[in-house]
Amino acid sequence: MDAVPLGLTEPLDFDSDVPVYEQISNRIKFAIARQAYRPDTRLPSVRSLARNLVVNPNTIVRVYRDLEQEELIYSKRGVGVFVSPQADQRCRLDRLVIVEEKLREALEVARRANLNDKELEELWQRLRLQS
Amino acid sequence: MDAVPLGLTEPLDFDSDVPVYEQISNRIKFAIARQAYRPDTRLPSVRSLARNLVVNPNTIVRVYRDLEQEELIYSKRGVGVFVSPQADQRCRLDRLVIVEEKLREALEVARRANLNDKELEELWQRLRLQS
DNA sequence: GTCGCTGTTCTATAACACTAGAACAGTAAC
DNA sequence: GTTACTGTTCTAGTGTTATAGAACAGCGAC
Repeated sequence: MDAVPLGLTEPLDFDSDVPVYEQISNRIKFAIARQAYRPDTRLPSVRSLARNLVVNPNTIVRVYRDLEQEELIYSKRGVGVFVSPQADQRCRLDRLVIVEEKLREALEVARRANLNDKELEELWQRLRLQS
Repeated sequence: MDAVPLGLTEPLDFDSDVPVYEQISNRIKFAIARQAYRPDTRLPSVRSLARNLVVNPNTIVRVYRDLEQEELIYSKRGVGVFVSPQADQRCRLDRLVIVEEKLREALEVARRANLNDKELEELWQRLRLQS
């Protein structure tokens, strides 16, 4: 029984510079933020999520360990891992920080590339409409 | 004599997920694009650029090797490395592709984060005004 | 020729991300 | 008890990025 819902299992980008464990971590935070997983409900097991993402279980272990260190989840050996109380609020904050960081990086590159305001705004609007 | 001008020597971001050699490579492309280095003029030597960027010479070797493979530069042993003819045109194209790629990544994360149009646009405008 | 610069090519080392596989331990259902 | 899941911990190996250091070869000025 491993129906892992809600966009957690879309294929990862293994060619990305962003480490796989970070992509997974972000997805879980985003899922908690939109309350796809409510406080005190179970997240997918280490092995089932690893299977669904076609990733080594150890990678999921690392993700869950990190999230537990941030106190966003807690785990019960033999039972599963669960969303912490108030995790949703903190994930909603994290969510903005994560997107902001990516946008900052893009803007920094644009600045270095010497794009002027008009070029940048045109590019932005074009890409926005595509997605 | 190693006055390397024109933003090639600003400190790198060693904490970035983007590899150092890629950051350097992009900077050189941007510099060529804005004709800070004209076709058939010399780029900084391997060792001087390495010194200025506080990076191992082998890292610069890799950057120059990659750029030469793209035929954006050519090297003369014992003399230096030089900008290829028409490299500036191709770098101006590359420049847009590089920025577009970063913006796409940011938009993809924003989509996953479930940001709505209003939140995204507000964030964008806020960050734009900061820089 | 020497000297001092150029690019080029090695090997070795280390850190990090990720895989592979095994083993151990706790829980729940039967 | 057994079975089948849970999380946890460990060792080993791979590929990539980057550093460190040495050596070789070409060019130009003296």
